[in-house]
Amino acid sequence: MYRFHVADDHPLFRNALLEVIKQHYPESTVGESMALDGVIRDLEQHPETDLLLLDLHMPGSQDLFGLITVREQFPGIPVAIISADEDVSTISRAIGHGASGYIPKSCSPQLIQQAVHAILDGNRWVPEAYRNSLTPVTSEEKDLAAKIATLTPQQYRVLCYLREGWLNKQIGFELGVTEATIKAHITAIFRKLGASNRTQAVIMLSKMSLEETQVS
Amino acid sequence: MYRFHVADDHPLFRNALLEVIKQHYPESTVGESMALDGVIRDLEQHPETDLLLLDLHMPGSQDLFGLITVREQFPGIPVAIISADEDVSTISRAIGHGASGYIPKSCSPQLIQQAVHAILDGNRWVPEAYRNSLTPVTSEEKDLAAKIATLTPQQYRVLCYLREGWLNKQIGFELGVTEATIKAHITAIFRKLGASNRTQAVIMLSKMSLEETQVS
DNA sequence: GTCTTAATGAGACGATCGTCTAATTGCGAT
DNA sequence: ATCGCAATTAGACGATCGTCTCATTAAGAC
Repeated sequence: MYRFHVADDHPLFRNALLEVIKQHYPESTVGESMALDGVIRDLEQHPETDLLLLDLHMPGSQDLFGLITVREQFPGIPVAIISADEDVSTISRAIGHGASGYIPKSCSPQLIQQAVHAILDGNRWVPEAYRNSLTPVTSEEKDLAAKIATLTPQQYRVLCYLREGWLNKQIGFELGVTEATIKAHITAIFRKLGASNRTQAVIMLSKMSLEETQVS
Repeated sequence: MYRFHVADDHPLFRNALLEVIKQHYPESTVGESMALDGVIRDLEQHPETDLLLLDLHMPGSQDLFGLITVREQFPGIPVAIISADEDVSTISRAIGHGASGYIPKSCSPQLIQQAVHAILDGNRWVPEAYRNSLTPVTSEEKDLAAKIATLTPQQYRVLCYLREGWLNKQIGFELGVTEATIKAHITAIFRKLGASNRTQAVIMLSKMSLEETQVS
């Protein structure tokens, strides 16, 4: 009756998640993927998906970037973040960026099932221990997230390589297009983000990473 | 009888620290500064300094970079980190990079005095609550710290602006030298860090920031 | 006094960057 | 069918980058 999508680049854990789902929702259908591109493609073909279980760290989706783009393109599909990270700040920010739940990988199958059930019911779910300690995300961060959300899929892909310090020529080769195309995307990205060169873009984005928010 | 140096760009807090010291060590002498350059200059003139109280965040010394350079240039002088940050990871890493103590700004004057006394006695001091939960710093981080430690003072200064996304021309203007000189420094910095361009250097250094260490 | 190193700077060189103009293709929406 | 938009590419242009060679100055070490 339900449709799920499980996105995790760790096969072992992905299968474990599938087990939990199949056991409690035997008639459900489940899409799988191990990179963000696959998630997007599957959700486009199945907009009726009831829940996306998304790993925080997978190809094309470091930190909160994957969550942000998915939420932008499919605002109607609930997203439960799956991650080994368990600190308050990461959980708070995932929720702050629109996740319907946050399930640490350390959770028992029973607990995972409870979480999935709660989210399918339209509730939000985070581990008991964090329920009263979530903090709101900063306005600069929301701002940056909004800018990232305006990027087109291909621009987002280029941005990922940019963040890794790749040259335009290398990115073009990797994506199978010419350097001229990458340049065009890069110019568009800088305009949207408000950066004047790649170094500043990288610096902006590094503040979006899952680091402790600094207090002077 | 003792000599201290207090480095904090917040005048109010710097004075409060001075008060504590003057009260408990009336005959001591104390140097002050509000930027890393001042610290270096003062310590060069007073190598007999018994304790440096160093704020984590001040001009020319974001994150752990100031601690690293001071420890490299003056390995004999104990350093107590003063900071508003209170998470385990930051404290662990400060200690891991050679700090003799970590004093949160939330500490009472009494506690600060205790910490100072303990460190002057040759002990290490961190708040009670963290005493059993410190974690070692990663080897990559030690590696990077070692590379940063080989930078000359001027190269380090250039690196600070590099990290902010400045152009060579701008850095030269700021430091009062020509762009050619900055280029020379930049080339030397890249060689020492093992980076092939400024973007990669920034990426390397952003991993040195005080963020949560990611677990996949 | 010699040697080393940090710091400075010029000039030249090729690579890379970022912008601009202009054009083509294809897809989805009105 | 037309409009807008994403994606693609080329060509040209000036700015910036990073390296290299060469040279000078000043400070510290032995």
